[in-house]
Amino acid sequence: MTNMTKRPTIRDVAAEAGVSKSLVSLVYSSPKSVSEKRKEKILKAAEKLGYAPNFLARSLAADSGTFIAILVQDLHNPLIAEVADQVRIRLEKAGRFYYITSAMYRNEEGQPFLDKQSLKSIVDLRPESLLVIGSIPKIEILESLPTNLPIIVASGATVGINRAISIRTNEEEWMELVVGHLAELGHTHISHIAGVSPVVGKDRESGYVKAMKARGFGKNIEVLQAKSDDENAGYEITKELLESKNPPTAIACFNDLIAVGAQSAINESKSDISIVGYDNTYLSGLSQIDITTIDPGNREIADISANLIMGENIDNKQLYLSKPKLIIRSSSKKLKKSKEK
Amino acid sequence: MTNMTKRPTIRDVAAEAGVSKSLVSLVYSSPKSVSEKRKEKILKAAEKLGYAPNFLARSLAADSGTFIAILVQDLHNPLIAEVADQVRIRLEKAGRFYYITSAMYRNEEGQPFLDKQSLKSIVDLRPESLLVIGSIPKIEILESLPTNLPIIVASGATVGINRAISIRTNEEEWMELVVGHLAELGHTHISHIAGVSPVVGKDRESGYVKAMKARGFGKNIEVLQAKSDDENAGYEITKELLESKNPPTAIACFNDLIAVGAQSAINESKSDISIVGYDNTYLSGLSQIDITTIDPGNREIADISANLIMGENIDNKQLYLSKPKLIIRSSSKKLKKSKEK
DNA sequence: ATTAAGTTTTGGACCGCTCCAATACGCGGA
DNA sequence: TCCGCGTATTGGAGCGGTCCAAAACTTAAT
Repeated sequence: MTNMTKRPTIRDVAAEAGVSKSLVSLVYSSPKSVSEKRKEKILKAAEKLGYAPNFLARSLAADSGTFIAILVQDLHNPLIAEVADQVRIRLEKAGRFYYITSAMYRNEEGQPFLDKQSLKSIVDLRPESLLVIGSIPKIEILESLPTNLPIIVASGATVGINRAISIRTNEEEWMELVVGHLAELGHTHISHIAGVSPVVGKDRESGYVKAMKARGFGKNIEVLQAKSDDENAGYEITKELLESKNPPTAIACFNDLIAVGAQSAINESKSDISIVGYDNTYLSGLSQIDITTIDPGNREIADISANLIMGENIDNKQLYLSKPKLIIRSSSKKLKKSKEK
Repeated sequence: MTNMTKRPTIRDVAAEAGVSKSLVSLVYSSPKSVSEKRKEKILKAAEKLGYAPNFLARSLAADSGTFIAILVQDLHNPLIAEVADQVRIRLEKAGRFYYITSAMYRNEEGQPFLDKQSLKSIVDLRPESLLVIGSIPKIEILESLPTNLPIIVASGATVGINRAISIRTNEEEWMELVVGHLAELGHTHISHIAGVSPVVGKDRESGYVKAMKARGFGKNIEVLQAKSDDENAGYEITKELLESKNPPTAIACFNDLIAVGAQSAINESKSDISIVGYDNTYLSGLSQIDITTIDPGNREIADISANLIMGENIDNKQLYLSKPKLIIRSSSKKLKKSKEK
């Protein structure tokens, strides 16, 4: 009696169009092999009934759905949102409308964490491919995913796993830019606050070390380990650093969030230390903050990711590196001549 | 020859345990009706084979899955992430591990937007219930979802749709707090920058008007409409406001992001206008920003949301209101006696 | 007109699970 | 020992698709 809202199925459409269900299925999967006449009839029937293929059934039967899974690393880090938006815009332009986003969350201690269950849940859905945005803890877990699932990692580390294709900035070039910039301003005592992402972290760190040595600042190399990749951790470690006997005149931070925390600590102590962030998130661009940073080329990263998702591994590479760009703001300033040797 | 990674199915487990597949199914859906003896045997077999139920098949067969869909409104607004984290922590404590997150994105103009396709995609998956975090544009779209899908809206507006249960702050109380606080500091000329979320916006606006009138500031009522809910829009509208003939001495902003933009504009113009934000996101708490704001009680909102999701509509209400709390920071300051009448 | 070789279309098995009606089992009472 | 009844278990149909081998239809060549 009530307005039965049951969705029409492929069989309903077939009946309406007077063909077999298989043909209807074909219209949606490989339309070119269906005659114009029937195709038209079927499409009209589908339209009339308001038919749309059922995601679920399709995935189950085909052992692979027609959508993309996006796993975003940290909802708190604006970088992630920015890359996610860009990728999505590109996919949509290419006519790919279906994706499911899954997100890592933070636990009670405020640490981002990936629970296997929810990764499994999304993989259970049999996406065409999995796009991971940002570095996820325990990246090895990706290795255990079904082997026919292409994995693409944007803006994250993939060292330790072989099957993923990754797109990120050239980390070494990054540090070269940062240290170079600070050196130009007269700094020689530059410390580095590392994040917890073990792998990207290592790359950035080695880039830092190399850049420092190249300029003869080797004796000033100092790497501080933040407890997490966010502003609180940045604040705390900087606090400690400032209380040490010989604080640096400049700090290269793992990312913008850490840089923001470092800036807080520096402001509080009224010291005059330069800082540089990483990621060029909107945060670093706020006038209240205005931190010099590196633009990792999110648009380029997003472009390549989108292409890879659509199956176009143009250069057939396993690793794509984008070109980082220095964005100079007021947080990096000329070193005042003083007792500093 | 290769390590066949095919996942074990319910039938494999049944064979291993020497029972029927139906019984295995029962163990997972209503374990109490299975004898201890068999249950144990089955669980052991499942363990041995590494079996986990297939999401997809379950949803398809049962016409409703065993997971929760979370739609997050704006990846850029820290509030959303904060509420999402809290809800998730609670669900997990209650043993609910399965959820799929879907996210709204921003389009090329940077406006958050919800595309029907991806909402449909996630609903196609037949979640048990849908949790929406934040206000989504075109909320009416929710009305068109399958009627048996419970919809819960946390921290967002639901005016205009009947089927959703919503949890948010008491908006009127909110404005009473803000205007009251500013009045205590001596302000009488307080403007309001409204956001674009049409409904929450209206509520906040009317609260503002009421609070202003209650104090006899009626003639000073002024509502500015920001072009979007973020810092850029806040910056622009404030810029305009500052150039007007008679700028206010204080501004109550729709949310923290807008307040951050307003603060930029104010700093730039070197004027001394107080501002108050809303949401108590980590942004407002950064020492570089330090904006007085309202804490909407995210924990409480998350608690209630989690309960509702788990089917416990304790008070059987359609609308739950949390108690807003004023967080005083340096952005709201005593009015300097001057020409201001 | 007949046959060969495509090209379209079709029926049915199947994907992994749920659900339900039917069957088997277990146990106390006559 | 047999019956009855509540509880535990099972087989099979079905969810809405895909996919494949076979059937039906075309078209061209002999």
